[in-house]
Amino acid sequence: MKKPYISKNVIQRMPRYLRTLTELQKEGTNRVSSGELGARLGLTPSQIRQDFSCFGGFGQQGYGYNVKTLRDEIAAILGMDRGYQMILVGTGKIGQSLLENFDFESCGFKLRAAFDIRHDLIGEDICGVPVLDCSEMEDFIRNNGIHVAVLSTTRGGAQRVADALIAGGIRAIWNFTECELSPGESDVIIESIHFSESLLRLGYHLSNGASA
Amino acid sequence: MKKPYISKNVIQRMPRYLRTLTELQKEGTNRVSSGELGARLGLTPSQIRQDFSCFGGFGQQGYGYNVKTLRDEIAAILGMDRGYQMILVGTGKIGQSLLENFDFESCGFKLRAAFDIRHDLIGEDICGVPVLDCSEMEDFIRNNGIHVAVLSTTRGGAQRVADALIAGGIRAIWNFTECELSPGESDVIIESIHFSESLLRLGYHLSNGASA
DNA sequence: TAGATTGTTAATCGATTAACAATC
DNA sequence: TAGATTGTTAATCGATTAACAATC
Repeated sequence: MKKPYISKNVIQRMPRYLRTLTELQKEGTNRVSSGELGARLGLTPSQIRQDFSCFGGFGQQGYGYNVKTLRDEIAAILGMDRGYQMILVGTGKIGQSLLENFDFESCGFKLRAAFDIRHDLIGEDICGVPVLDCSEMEDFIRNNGIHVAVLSTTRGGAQRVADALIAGGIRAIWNFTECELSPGESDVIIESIHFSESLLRLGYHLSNGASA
Repeated sequence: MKKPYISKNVIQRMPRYLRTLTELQKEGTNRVSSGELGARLGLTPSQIRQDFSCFGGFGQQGYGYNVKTLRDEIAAILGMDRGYQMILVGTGKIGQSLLENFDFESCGFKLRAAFDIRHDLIGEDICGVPVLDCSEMEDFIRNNGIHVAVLSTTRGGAQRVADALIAGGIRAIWNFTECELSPGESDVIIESIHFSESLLRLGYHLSNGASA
């Protein structure tokens, strides 16, 4: 009911606001102004007020923003309070790294199971997450109301796995493969982390920077 | 000599152009128009021509673009032909995953060594890359003309390691830690991959999407 | 109350799209 | 030549910044 279209740039900034507010909260700060927040993030106070007003505005004139309230509002906008259920597909190095190091909980996601085709891993637990056989994947999604799949398989069958996830009724894919996944006819949400694009941008800045 | 300021959005799109052109090349296509390229990438032909004209324009009227020529030009813009030298710091799961799966070569980077503090790994080779002791890091950067460091340590000492890298004279850091690194007084280039920001964006789309 | 700071409207700036002459 | 498609200029659109009345 609150969507008069939010621009990509605003959405891009929301997680950064969240991070900063979480920091402020840890530091014990109760109150923050758009000016202070802007200084921390390298943004103008105007932009910050504009961004927040997209969602209705969370501040108080003459005072600023209550750190906790603002953080909670942004967390809600990002869906962190919805308890989204996740699975992870592909327990290679990158998958294991996520299982061991990434704090899904603090993003509000619940990782329920991992899937692989390698029989030596199936049946094991990695950091409390059971590794199951890929053949059970579609049923697991359906039976457990899974919303999101982390796709961390090797390049090879990425689209094929994605198709199976979509067939199982997944609503979003967090894609760590270098493949450009296609949603096909579905309206699945695909959020990709493309390592090579990031590295090539770095290369651009290195080649064309101030001292280049 | 070719920098009348290129916008962030254009730089963001360059690696995607490269990827598509590489695909076209593999498919054996010699020629492509801005219209065809646009259709593949979901961009308007106008935008593509504008983007390329930032760098001088690489096409030919009535014909379009030669796939190989265009790809090579973009590769050069992204610095892929410069043979940038790299090290990787932190050979945990994410570091190992990069060593084993990421194709540094195809991005034009040369990975020379990895560093860790864990003595059981030091002296080993991972995929042909020697693992050295962190204490040798600064000297190694200086003695081998290293341009870029992949930072894949655990959260804890990330900024401290970054400071050491900067002290050693590194020119760019590819940051995989969740930390917001500070360049301090240096003009080091920092390109970060923040997993949680990506996942939270996914959460936003899931909570506010069409069917939400 | 006086001071501070919001939310919002208006102004500016930049990026995308459209149009078209140039030309292969 | 006629058709196609570029590079570029102009028009539009959207995002950021500035300004300010509202108000805590």
